[in-house]
Amino acid sequence: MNIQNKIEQKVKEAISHLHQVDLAQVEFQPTRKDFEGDVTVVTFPMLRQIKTNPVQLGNAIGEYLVENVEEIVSFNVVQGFLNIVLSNKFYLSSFEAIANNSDFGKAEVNEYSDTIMVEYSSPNTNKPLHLGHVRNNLLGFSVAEILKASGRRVYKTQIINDRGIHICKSMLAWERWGNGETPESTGLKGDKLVGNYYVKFDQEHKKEIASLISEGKTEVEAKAQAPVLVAAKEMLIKWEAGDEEVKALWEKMNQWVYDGFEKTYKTLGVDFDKNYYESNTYLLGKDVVAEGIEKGVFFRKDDGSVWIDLTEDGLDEKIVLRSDGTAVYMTQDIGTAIQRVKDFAIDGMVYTVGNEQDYHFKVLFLILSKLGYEWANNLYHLSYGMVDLPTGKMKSREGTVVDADDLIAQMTQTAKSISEELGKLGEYSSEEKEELYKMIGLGALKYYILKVDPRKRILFNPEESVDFQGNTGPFIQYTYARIQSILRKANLETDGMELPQSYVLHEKEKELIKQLQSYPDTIQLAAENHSPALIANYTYDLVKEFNSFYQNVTILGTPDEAEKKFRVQLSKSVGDIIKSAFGLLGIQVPERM
RNA sequence: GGUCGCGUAGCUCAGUUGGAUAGAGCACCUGCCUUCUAAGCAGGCGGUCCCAGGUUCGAAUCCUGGCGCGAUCACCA
Repeated sequence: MNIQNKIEQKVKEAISHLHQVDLAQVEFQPTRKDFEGDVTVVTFPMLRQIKTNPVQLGNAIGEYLVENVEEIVSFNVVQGFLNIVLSNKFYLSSFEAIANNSDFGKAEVNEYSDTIMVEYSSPNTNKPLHLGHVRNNLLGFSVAEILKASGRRVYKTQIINDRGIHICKSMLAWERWGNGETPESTGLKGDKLVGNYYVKFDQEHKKEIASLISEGKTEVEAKAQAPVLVAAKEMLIKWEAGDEEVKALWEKMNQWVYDGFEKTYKTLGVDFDKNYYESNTYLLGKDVVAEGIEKGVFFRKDDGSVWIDLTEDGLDEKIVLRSDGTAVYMTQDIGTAIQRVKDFAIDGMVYTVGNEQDYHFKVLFLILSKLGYEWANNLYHLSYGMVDLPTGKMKSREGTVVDADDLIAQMTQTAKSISEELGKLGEYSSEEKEELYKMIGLGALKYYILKVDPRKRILFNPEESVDFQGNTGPFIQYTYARIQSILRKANLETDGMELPQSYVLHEKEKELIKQLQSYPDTIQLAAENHSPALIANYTYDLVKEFNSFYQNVTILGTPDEAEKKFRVQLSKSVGDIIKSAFGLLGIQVPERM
């Protein structure tokens, strides 16, 4: 039983003893730094049931607790706050348990664990990944790791949007103006090559629009009638009809893109257990719509289109099947969700998709629930804010994007120049150095993005570089490296504690142990809230606390061997938790830097 | 216009069952490297928690109404 539960029980006992009142619950909070104590019981709420003044009540409870709870050594009362001081012995044994558990903080998966599928990334195949995708990937990957650590079974997936007019545009442009270029012939990454033709298409399209307008057409007419667009649409129709030539081109160019994505995913350090392809799933869901009509969930309009009426739920009518019988996005998503539950026996799903699709997912979940699927209650839209530039939205067609690969390279370069300036890596080979620069650059980028609440919009200014000091990834990595340096120098066995029970903990040591203790709760909270930001902030607090300890308390310099060993063990545990927590964020930590 | 999200220091952000004097980083200013890695530590400066009401012993947090920013409301995805 954890200490808070124990105290809660004893407080209830005290109140029932002293005032013959049963408390429903006891309110706790960590004691603020400006007061003496470790945990605080807030007694204000009790005054509703007990007519007395808060100071008297606090004192009475405090005395009872000191008498009856061995871990409590003293207390003080400030108004309605009962500040409780816990014994050193309690902290030491608590720390011992932490130090001896290599998986501290993580809940185990067992037969009762839920299985959750996390969908993220889900790119279109007509252009390379940009900063917006980076946020999506980092969030999705991290939330999957956090869910695992919280005791769920997790499958990671992405649905690749490999069909449609967008890829036909790239295909058409390549066919017309590509001169047979390939990734091999140009040395370009495949996704970049295909993306270039998407831009090329847009340029040609714009030229044609301009000339049509000069011939007297309206803008709307010009856009729709421009010959390149008409040709791209024809290509899509051929694709849907299974035209072999078009399919072959489609397969070839998609493969280039996949090879390119694979490289980016690898550098980003994200992965998937299963890929779904829209070319396989875009017809799914139609039969479900038919069933839904029978159940009365959907209705058919005179023109043959099928709708759902959500006005009673405060939403609008939404189409689920076109009048020509073809599937819309919603149809596919209904079908795909059901397919996934069949494939993996999952209990729930997390969709990592930008907040521009909030409405879509609200409707999707509502529909699945109306269709009677129980797991519909376990669907979660991990909705995140857009990443905007100072100049506005990123647009691939217009080339105003921060390319993922370029950004990573740039971050790595910054890490390199800072490292070289500091010059602490004497004995590292150049390969080791390059690895490290990448680790730090990525650490800075990932932390920068993940420390922000997912719902919030991020304004990214490429002119101002991402920081490497203060509340940043590299600062935390640096602290980890410092700890490893101590461990190397200490060269001690870290098993078993030799500290006498009478040892009085330094204030900083105590704060560190407290911070370590809250790791398991932090993981659970982060999982419930689908928020890597909570892990990032936790880690930062831990690291700040450690650096303060490090610079105010001597670790290896202390003459007392038992004390030295304890401090080394404490440092090691902090390092382990940093590594574990950063693992949940998908950030690696270095031995030196 | 309807719906949803956001609004906290000059800037970027914490602040999650409503609790004590609202916290960090960056920037700016002071100190600290012959001693465990100064990508650090110790301190200073900096606040109309968007505004106005309400609920409460107590509100940045909950409710109502405004204001501002963003998203969305397609037989697009």
